[in-house]
Amino acid sequence: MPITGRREHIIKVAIGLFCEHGFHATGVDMIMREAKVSKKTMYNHFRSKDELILAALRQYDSLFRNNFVKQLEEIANTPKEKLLAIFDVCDKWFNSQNFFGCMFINVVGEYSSPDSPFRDISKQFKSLMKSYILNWAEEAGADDPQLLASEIGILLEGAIVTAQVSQDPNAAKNAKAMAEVMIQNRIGI
Amino acid sequence: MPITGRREHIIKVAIGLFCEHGFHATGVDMIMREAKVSKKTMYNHFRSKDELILAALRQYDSLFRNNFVKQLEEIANTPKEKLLAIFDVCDKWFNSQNFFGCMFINVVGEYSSPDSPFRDISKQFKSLMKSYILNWAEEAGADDPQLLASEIGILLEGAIVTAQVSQDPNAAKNAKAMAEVMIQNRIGI
DNA sequence: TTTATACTACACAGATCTGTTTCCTTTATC
DNA sequence: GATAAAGGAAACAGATCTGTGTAGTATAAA
Repeated sequence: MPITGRREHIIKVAIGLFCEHGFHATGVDMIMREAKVSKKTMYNHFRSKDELILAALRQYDSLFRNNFVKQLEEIANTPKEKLLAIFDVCDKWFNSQNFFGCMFINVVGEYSSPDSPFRDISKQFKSLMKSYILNWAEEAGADDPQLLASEIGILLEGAIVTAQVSQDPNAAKNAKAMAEVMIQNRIGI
Repeated sequence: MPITGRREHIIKVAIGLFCEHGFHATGVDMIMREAKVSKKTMYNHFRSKDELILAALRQYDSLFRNNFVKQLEEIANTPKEKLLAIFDVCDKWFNSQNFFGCMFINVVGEYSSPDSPFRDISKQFKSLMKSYILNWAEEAGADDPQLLASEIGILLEGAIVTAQVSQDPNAAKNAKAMAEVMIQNRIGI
């Protein structure tokens, strides 16, 4: 194994395990075993498990957003199309082999303390996702872009959780149908 | 302390702690200390922590649903009003002191294994909530009650998570506004 | 080839977790 | 009041958790 990129590798493995098993249930030994690195290396790169969680959340934050927007740009051209394509990208995500819901929703369920940095990162992630939506809502000519963005944000969260908990295969499709109605209703009345 | 009702008391305390700190982070000692019972009593009533989690989920399941429907019936009369009042009840819930999101969403984040009983209970809870919504959608004369029920279910999940993670005080209000549009759109076109 | 750095493997400390057991006390019922 | 069941306090076992330390090995650059 090459000596460079070990840090990234550990983070990548940690993300997978945190998503699948949660944060408390995923022990350092488990990450270390799965990443095939020694404990010494782990603690050489990360001062503590909490710091690794932080790094994993930060990495996943930018990774997910970049990938999400990239996929979206590939299938949608106009702002209105992009708002709807959100749910097509979601559909693919929900049906992927390793779908365990949204890491940021899950982490808040385990760390609800108002001064937890994990909570802050999650809130910030959601805020960034909403800022993308807001831009498209503005470009699409929504009467109240903030409102439409908030609404589509709610639909997005709702679809994720419905797919995760109820395992409803129509979650993304149904959310998209609602988004269509809302866009129709919120633009140029 | 009276000797009867101890089991219920332990469950009640456990629910609060599981909601606030999650399931793995809430130790048996913590529950025992908070409930002011000895470990002996705890393990006399529950064979294991997992069994206590099960009991807590089951108790919360019926408790939450009954309370939710009761509050809803108090402020709404017609089926259509009930569908909308869901989000008024949510608004109160989100602004209550001890709001840590939905226990069933949170537990799935920690136990994602497909054969986990916690997962089953959560799925079942969501299914029961949706069946209430379905009834009201039918009574309200929706063209496709199943579809409308699924949609309102998504709005409900979305509002919960948005209130929990983004801490958006308008989550319930925005979801309600969407529900109004959808009901208008799905009934008697 | 030497040298510094990062790695592996593994033992270990100390805390915490679930669950058991012991001894004694309280409570409910007859 | 006697008796049986249930509870309290606390020690304990055994597993697991985070994090450290040691000794030896591979890697990269001089």
